[in-house]
Amino acid sequence: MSSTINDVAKLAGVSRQTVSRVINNSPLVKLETIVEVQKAIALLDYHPNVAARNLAIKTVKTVGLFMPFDVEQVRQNMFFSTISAKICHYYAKQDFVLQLFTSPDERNYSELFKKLYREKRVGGLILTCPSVNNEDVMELLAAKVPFVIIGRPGLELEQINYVDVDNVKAAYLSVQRLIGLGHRKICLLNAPSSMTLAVDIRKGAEDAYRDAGMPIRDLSEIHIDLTLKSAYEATLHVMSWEDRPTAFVTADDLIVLGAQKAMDLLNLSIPSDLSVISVIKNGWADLLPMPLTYIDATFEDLGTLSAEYMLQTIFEPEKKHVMQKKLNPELIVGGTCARIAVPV
Amino acid sequence: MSSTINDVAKLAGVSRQTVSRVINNSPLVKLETIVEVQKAIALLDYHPNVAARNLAIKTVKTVGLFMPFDVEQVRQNMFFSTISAKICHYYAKQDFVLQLFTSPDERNYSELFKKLYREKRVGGLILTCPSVNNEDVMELLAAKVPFVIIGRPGLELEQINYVDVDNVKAAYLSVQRLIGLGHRKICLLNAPSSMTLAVDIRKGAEDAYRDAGMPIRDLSEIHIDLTLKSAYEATLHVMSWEDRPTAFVTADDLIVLGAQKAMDLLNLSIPSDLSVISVIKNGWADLLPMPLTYIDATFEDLGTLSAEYMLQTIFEPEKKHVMQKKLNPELIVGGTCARIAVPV
DNA sequence: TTGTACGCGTTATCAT
DNA sequence: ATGATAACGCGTACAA
Repeated sequence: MSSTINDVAKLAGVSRQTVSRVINNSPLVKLETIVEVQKAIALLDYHPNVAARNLAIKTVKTVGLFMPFDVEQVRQNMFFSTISAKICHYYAKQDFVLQLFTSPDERNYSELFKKLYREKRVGGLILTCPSVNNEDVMELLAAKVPFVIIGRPGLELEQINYVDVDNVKAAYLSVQRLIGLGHRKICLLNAPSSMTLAVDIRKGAEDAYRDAGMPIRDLSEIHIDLTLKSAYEATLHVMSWEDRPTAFVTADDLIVLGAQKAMDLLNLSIPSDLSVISVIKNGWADLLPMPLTYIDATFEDLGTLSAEYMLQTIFEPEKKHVMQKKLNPELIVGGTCARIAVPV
Repeated sequence: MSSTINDVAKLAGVSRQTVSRVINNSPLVKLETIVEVQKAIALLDYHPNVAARNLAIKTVKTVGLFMPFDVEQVRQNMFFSTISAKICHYYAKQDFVLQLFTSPDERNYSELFKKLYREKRVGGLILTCPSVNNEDVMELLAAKVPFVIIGRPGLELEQINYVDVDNVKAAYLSVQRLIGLGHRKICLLNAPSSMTLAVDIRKGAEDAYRDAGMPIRDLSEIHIDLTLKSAYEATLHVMSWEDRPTAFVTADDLIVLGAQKAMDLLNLSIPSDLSVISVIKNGWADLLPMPLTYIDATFEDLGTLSAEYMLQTIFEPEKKHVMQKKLNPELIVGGTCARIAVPV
């Protein structure tokens, strides 16, 4: 049986309240008693019971991270581990703890989340975007469950805290760059249309076309799974068009790999026959024969920032300031883009 | 303020003990009262406070997963996410919860683990191998902290519960295969020598040589970081040897990618100029132009099995049966190996 | 089948 | 600066 605060109190010859004060660094304890108590604590190898503490203070220093990914999606694994590790690191310093939830087959997410919060298992939840639809979000708001979303939520409400990469801007920068290099026919190898990412990329690309005074019809788009195979096949398909594009904007660097593989087969090459910019870089780019031109906005920041927002939400339920941030993306010029002769 | 068991009892017109019984599915409650109580529960949106419950039953249905990886090591990200997702899925069904710990800068691991257990934050710990040295393990045993190790621990004691892939056998199978194909000079592109993985691969390879009656000196070995770059450079180096090997056994399929890149540069090709077998497959192999010949032993199983062992350890502290398992690896023949002419 | 009384280990309140 | 007493919300004997 492990020792309790009473044992320590007895051994130190003080009341258990005093021991509690020492544990919680209360300033109003005499130095001698502190020493005495700490001696007893060390001697008994005493550790405060968190369940009892939580019960008494009616709070938990625990945050739940929900990621609905199934294990197969290799691409998302990078996202998964990067985010969770970052949050974990952040919370380690704050004496908070991260709980992981990934059940992909759960039906009613908001019920689950409300349950976790009401049971006082978690003080709040960090949700990755694909896991929550608009109804869930509304329910969580109504139930006053503290939560932060990673990724852009479907609805744009001021009460919704989220962190995301500004993918509209990312796509804008990409297309702008390509236009600047003389490209006219650009194809988006975009994510599945169900993802807000895809919507954002589309929007940014169109904006860039518009601002450049170019016709939107020159901007083509294909939605594909974010897998090597899909990218490979899509590239073969697109490059067979009569009026084929001279540049790709991809939703992921894994797609670039697939495209490159297809280009190899076609005896074409990047960047001389096709320029490519990726809106997200996940680490696959290292496998390319040349440095990738891409938009930089690291997942790490999403993790840390969401962790911060979470604590703020927990500590100040009646928040005064908006906690919504789209991380600013930046173009990193590699070697996958080339200037193209502008037809006169 | 959220409702308590007392509120439910009052509303349902029963004692709170009865409510407790209903919550815990006790068989000795009249059906009517069950219905009545559940109505009250639903009405009040009542959720039992886990802190109070934990305090009362003096247990936690929580398992800690410790992975000391820093975020940069892309290769380990696959491991990380696969394992944690699998454990999470498994525990979701058991009403257990997974807590994540990854602090890479922590000094005294065993102190941390003991603390987590003593504070009753976790009921037990799943540790990934690089995180624990022998002293830590001994301390945990002494402190009776329930734990399971993923990966082979340094010491082989019966009280240590662990799950691992039988990497000795994996390497044995690989080398045996290559020898069967006529290869004599084989080089291990092995993991850093500090990893037990590297030791195991070496051992398995030597065993295979010995069993085939071949001289160990024909077996060469290079320890490299498990990165693309290291693999690339190591391959260039090895292939420049006068007496260069005709086959590689690699610790990871990422290494195969690096090797392939190097072979491209040298205008050599796999498998005609070099046969390759990988002892671990992580998902990189999809990027190869041909199917990989590799040893199959999936991480998923490690996750699930460790989760199982953990529960057994928690529920039966005085365990009777040994919980040590090395998953049986299997050779999957792809297209990265070729028969070689045996010099007469 | 249901209710009563008490304990779990800690913090908070109010004295002293 | 310290201590007594009462919560905190739930489970478990034991009694009815």
